[in-house]
Amino acid sequence: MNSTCATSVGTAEGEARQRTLVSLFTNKWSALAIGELEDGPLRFGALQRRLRGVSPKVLTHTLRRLEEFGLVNRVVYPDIPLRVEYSLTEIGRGASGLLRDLRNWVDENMDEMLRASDR
Amino acid sequence: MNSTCATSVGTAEGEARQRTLVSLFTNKWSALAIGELEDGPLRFGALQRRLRGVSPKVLTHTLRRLEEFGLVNRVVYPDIPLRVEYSLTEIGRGASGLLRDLRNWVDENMDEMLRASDR
DNA sequence: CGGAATCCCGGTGGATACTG
DNA sequence: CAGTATCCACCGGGATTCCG
Repeated sequence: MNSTCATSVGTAEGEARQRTLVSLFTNKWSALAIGELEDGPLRFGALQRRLRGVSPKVLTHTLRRLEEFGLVNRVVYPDIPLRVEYSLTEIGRGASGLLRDLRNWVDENMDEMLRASDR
Repeated sequence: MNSTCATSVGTAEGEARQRTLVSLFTNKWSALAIGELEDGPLRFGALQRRLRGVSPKVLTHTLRRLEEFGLVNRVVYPDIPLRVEYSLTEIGRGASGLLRDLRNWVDENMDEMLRASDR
């Protein structure tokens, strides 16, 4: 069923890679960081302030991972003091749209799901 | 915690609840289990066989969680030996559609993302 | 057969202090 | 300011065994 390309959603490694990629924005902060960047570039500090509760280590790791897979750009301005700006790439914007869909769906069905979990 | 609908991605508890709900199908097996149930009800054993590599404990936990939030039905037939069937609820089918979108998007952009991560 | 109980491990995420 | 370096807590997940 697989071979040449896309819909390789049946194979073992295919699943694994999908999980890897999907886990890119399911690890607590990635999706939120992408969301924050939707309106434009942000500096590290600004990002950290908006995502209240994230430690520098984790935020760094999150952003580096997103950068690694081409979802965000990281630009360093050698100013004093240092300035680093993060922004969405083209594909990152695509992901952000998808994440918005996810959030919207959750929003719409949140009540029903929480009601179910309450019983 | 009002939430002006869709883009209520700014509040603290809103984020938390969304994460909770989103994490429902991002924890490695939930999405795959839902995917397997798309074609119809399955027994515990069948499900475990299809999702090769999942331990009974984890599968149980996964299914219970999905059931708790109203995404799957769990029906026990008091046969001997015991028989338990899992199936998607209405809202679970909605989730499965969403997950398919996610998988499709990842499929389409997988190459580009992996290429980026390769440099 | 469908789990529950137990033990274990690795990774993610967090707090804090420190550096270029 | 933008991180790095530690250290640590907490699950998710896995393997195995036992129970109704």
